[in-house]
Parts: sequence; C-alpha cells; structure tokens
Amino acid sequence: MITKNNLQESQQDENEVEEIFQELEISEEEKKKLKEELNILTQGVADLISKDDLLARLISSRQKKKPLKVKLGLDPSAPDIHLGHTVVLNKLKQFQSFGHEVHLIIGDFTGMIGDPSGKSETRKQLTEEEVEENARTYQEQFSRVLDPDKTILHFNSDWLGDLMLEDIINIASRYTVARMLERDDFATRMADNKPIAIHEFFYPLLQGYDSVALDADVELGGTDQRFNLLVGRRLQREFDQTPQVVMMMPLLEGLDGSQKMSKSLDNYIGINESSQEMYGKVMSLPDDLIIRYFELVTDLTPAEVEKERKKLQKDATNPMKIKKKLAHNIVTTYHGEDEAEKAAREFDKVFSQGQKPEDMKEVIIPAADLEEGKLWIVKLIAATGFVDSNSEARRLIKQGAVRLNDEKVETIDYDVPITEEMILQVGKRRFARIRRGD
RNA sequence: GGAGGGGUGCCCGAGUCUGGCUAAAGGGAGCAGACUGUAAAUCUGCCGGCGAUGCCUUCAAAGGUUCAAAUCCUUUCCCCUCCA
Repeated sequence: MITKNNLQESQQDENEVEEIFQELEISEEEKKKLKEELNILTQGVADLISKDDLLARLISSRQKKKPLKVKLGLDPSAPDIHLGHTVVLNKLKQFQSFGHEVHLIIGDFTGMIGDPSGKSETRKQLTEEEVEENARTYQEQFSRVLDPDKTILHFNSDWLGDLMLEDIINIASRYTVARMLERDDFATRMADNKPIAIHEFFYPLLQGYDSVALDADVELGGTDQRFNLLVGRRLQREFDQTPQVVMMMPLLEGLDGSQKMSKSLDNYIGINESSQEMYGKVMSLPDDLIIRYFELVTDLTPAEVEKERKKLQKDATNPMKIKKKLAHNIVTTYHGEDEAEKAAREFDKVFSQGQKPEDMKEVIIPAADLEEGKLWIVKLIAATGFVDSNSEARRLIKQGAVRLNDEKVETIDYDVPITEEMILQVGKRRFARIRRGD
C-alpha cells in the first residue's frame, strides 16, 4: 500500500542506513565500496523492502565472503523473453556484477495453477519434454542478458513435487484467509463477485515456499508481484529463515503505451525478434514513452537519460530523432551495432521514403491453384498469410491498402495473371514477393 | 439445502421487462486511409464468414413457442450474493 508517508519513511530509511554505516567496523575504503554497491543496486528500483535489510545482507555477504542468493520466479509456459522482462534481468545482472548468485526458478509446478488474474484458466501440466524444451529456450534467452556462469536454473517441481499433503496443509496453515484476501486481485474479485478458486491461494503460497526451499536472500519481481513476494518473507519467517529482501522493479508499458508489456496482450517487443521488427516496434511506441524506455531498458546512465529528456523538451527537436536513438540503442543490445544500422536504414527506406524493404516474404503460388494462369486477387492476398479471411482481404482492397507492383488495386474483381515475379504490398509494411510454383 | 442475481462478438460492456428497425450500442485493442522527416500524435473509416447488393453461422448448451427470438417458455451446465 502506498501511503502519504512514503517520503518520510524513505527519509527515515536513509537515516537508518547512515547509522548502520557509522557503526560498521570496517575500513573507509570498504565502506565506500559498500555504499557504491548499495547505490547501484537500488537505482531504478520501484520499491524495496527494505533498504537497511539489503544493506545488512550486503555486509554479511562481504564478511562471510558468501554471495547472496537472488531469486527470480518465472512463468514456465511462455519462454519468450521480452523487453518487459529485461527490466528485472538488468537488475539481476547488476547483482551478478557484484559477485552474487542469481537463481532463476521456473515455476513448472506453480504453472499448473497460473498466477491468479481472474481470467487465467488452470493450466495444463507441461510434459517433461516441454519443460526441458522451455528450459533450453530460457537458458538461451537469458544468457543474452545474464552471465550464464553465475546463473542457476531451478524447476520448482523439484521440491514442490515432493511435498506430501501434510506438508501442504502445514504450509497453508501459516497464512490466513483474511491476509490472502488482501491481495489486490482477490480483493477486487471479491468486490466484483467474481469467482476465486481455492487452489489460486496456493500460487502465492507456493511461490513463497520457493523462497524457503532456496533460502533466498533477495527476491526480485515487478511491482505487480508485491503480494507474492511478501508472502515469501512471511513464510521464511515461519520456517525460521531470515525474510528475504524484496526488490520491485517498475513495470514496463507495452506498445499500446498504457498496459504492461505482456505476451498475452500482444504489445511486446521480444528480445528474439529480428532487428527490423524490434526497431520498428520501438518506433511505434507513443512518444511519451521514450524517456521511460531509456530509463528502463537501455544502459544509459541517469545523467545521460536526463540529457535526452532535456532534448525532448525543446520544441526544436523532433521526437522521432530521439526515438530513433532509442531504437538503435535497443537493437544494438540484442543484435549488435551493424544490425542496428541496417534496421535504421531499412526503416527510413520503407517509412520515410516509401520504398520497398530488402527482405520480404516469399510466397509461391502452386500452379494447381491457378485458373487459366490466374488467381483472384482476394485469394492471392489470403495466400500470403497477411489476412485471416477473404473478407479481410476484400476490406483492405476497398480501403485502398493493396498494391501490386506499386499499382493500387482498385477492385476486388481482378484475376491476377501469375507469370513473372511480382510484389504484393498490403498496408505500409507488409510486403510479399509472389512467385509461381510448379 | 433455500431465496435471489448473472453467463453477449478479441477484451470490457449495453440490449432482455415492452419479440421484428440487431451481425447486435458504446469503449478498448487491432487494421486501413489521410497527415507527419516515426509503425508517434491527430482525424476518418473498417472491424463474424462466404467469389457477396444476397446467403450462412453467432448473444453459455440443447430443445420449444412464433411469420419472426440475444430477447418469451422448458431443461441442462457454469458463476456470484444472501440465508442455512
């Protein structure tokens, strides 16, 4: 819960932290290092419970020369990492850079429940092969941000699968229904008279138990994970562990500019996407989000971000220019400088100059589909896979969105002779090279 | 177990009393066009399917009444609230 006193509290926090430093019996140099570590780790964090807990952990980690176990839980069903995830991953990377251990927990067991959202159905249990497959994908994708040598991958079925009913009852007995209903999602569903299945209570509980199983020092998550993260603290205390530090990162808005980036809303930029897609998607972000993205998904320092913000505020600067810089930066991170350059060039070519891209989809029309060597334009569009139905293709033609070899298609009553190679364009950015097959 | 309220298109949500004008208001998302040195913003249009001025399928499911049903009736399934 955010209170008016937050500011005061954080000030208090600050003082406490200062006090802790005062009392520390270590060299000034060590203190300086610690301070820096703390500063970097807390940068860009949306919320932290609590700062002096974190500091205490960092101190004891140094003293015992034992890295902290930093936990992140992951949904097993969508091993497609997007920029939204990278906000948290970048933070994990910082932990690694200070020598700490990152533990990624794939919730293959909790995945059966599905994080309660009111809409999500109970999910099917993944097969062993699927789990392995996903694990590979995860590893491959995570290693693009994290240091694989300092990243440990777990499946929570490893320990949750072994729990006996009595263990589960034991866990469940540590938490009350009233507290469970404090969870935002449950509270609103109660208020709206929407169903809440009992097994949904186990999601936070089991995610919390993951922290116990791991004896986690720190758990990261988005701000929407607050409740689950706090349950972890609670359960650790119940199981005589020191409660983990909870670190919440801001949620990145997706392409629509308001809702959080997620695969299910299809407003995401995947880190596996082609450089072109990635560049284009960044350019399609609402201008208001430019700075936010600089802050959350690029490696720019706060000072550099500030510079961009100032530039953007000047009327003389076209936001597009700054957005291009953003797009370039992001694409460089995942595809390298050269690819980013290329993507930028292609973007200018297609959108600023209205030319055709270099790479386009190849569509081969089997001769068997032709009538007298011709194919109805509507079917031709459907054959490219750009549309889901003939009706949609018709609509696009009516709207003047279809071009064949640069000539606008004016009518749906058009049988296209498929002889030589031709280029079909739908809208501004969908191109296909049409060829005749045998 | 009793009483009551609900289940609508990708999502949210009107419509149900008073059957036809309802392929179903409105919003969101999406797509397209115009404009723009952005796939930004803004404006406009489209937004179930079908070789299509018509036909087909859709308002939880199945039956029924009617010339005509998202709307009325019956049964079934699912959700919620209150009582026990």
